[in-house]
Amino acid sequence: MILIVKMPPVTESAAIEPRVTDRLSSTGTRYTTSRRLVVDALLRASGPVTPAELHRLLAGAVPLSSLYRAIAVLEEVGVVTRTHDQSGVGLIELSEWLAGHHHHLVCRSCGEVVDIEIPPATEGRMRNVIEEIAGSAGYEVTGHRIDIEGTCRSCRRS
Amino acid sequence: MILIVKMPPVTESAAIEPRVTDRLSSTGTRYTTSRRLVVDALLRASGPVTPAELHRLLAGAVPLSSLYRAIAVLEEVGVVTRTHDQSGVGLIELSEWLAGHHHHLVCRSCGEVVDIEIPPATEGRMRNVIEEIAGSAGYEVTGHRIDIEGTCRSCRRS
DNA sequence: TTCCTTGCAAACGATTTGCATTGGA
DNA sequence: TCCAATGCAAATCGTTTGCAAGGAA
Repeated sequence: MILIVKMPPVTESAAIEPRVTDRLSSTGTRYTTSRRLVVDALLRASGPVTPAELHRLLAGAVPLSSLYRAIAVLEEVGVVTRTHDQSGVGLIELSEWLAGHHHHLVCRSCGEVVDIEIPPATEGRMRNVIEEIAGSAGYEVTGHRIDIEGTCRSCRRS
Repeated sequence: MILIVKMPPVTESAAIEPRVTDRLSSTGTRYTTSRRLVVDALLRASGPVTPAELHRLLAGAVPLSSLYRAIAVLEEVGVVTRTHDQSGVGLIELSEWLAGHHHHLVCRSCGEVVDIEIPPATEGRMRNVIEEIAGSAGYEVTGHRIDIEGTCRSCRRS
């Protein structure tokens, strides 16, 4: 049996392009070919990807150093977000305002990361608790990340 | 006014030492001076620390390369856990079975990471939801991490 | 033209490792 | 004693950067 992983609302390329263009132009940077390729690839991915994977996904069309620069610019203007995998390697994904609020399912064995959503009701309760705890620690909350760690089906089989 | 950050149950050194010793000896490794120093320093910390900070905390008593090796061994036997800060640098902390289940408050501005606890009731609800979502994605859950991102008081001031 | 962007190669910084030496059970 | 652990220096690897060439407004 095949189970479908609940995915974040996938905004299609056509819909996000103008939003990214706006964001870039408002900061005096251009939506160049390589940057567009990065955004398109991330839109197709089912979770965050490393710069190396991105390089491979783009069939080497963009050299690694340029890829890193494209990512840096996109991150600076808030289009993409960078996290890190278990070994500290960078993981790139579209920011929440483009990809929607979601969390990650991480396989401790193979390192695979999959996007997931948590029911709004639970999210809401979490947000309240988070706000309260962080507030009492003197923090102003800007967001939260939940990583569910486990073993994926294929790793469990072997 | 001073607010107290809710801390995870701090098990004192005397109580965890034997547990660490057990864990190490059961794997044929020794509880050496440098490893003991690392564990003691982590016990005193209010959150995860980088190898470099650990090096400084120990006043250089343990060279960085040896520190990395001590951390690697302690991680292998499950005594410490390694995560990463915003820039990908390693963050070391005692594992949950020693430090207690907790989460992190991360300042996006200065990078400070503070341990926090979430009310058991909320944790319980979260765990149920997590179990269900991960399960339907074919994952066997082994744990979860919540990072609350925000701005700490002193960063907000400046 | 005038900047911004790109590509290559070199530089960086955190982490790891080879090897000879030291130290703990 | 004897093998694991250590310390130093050199090697790795992901990531960043200097600089000259290319490209869009």
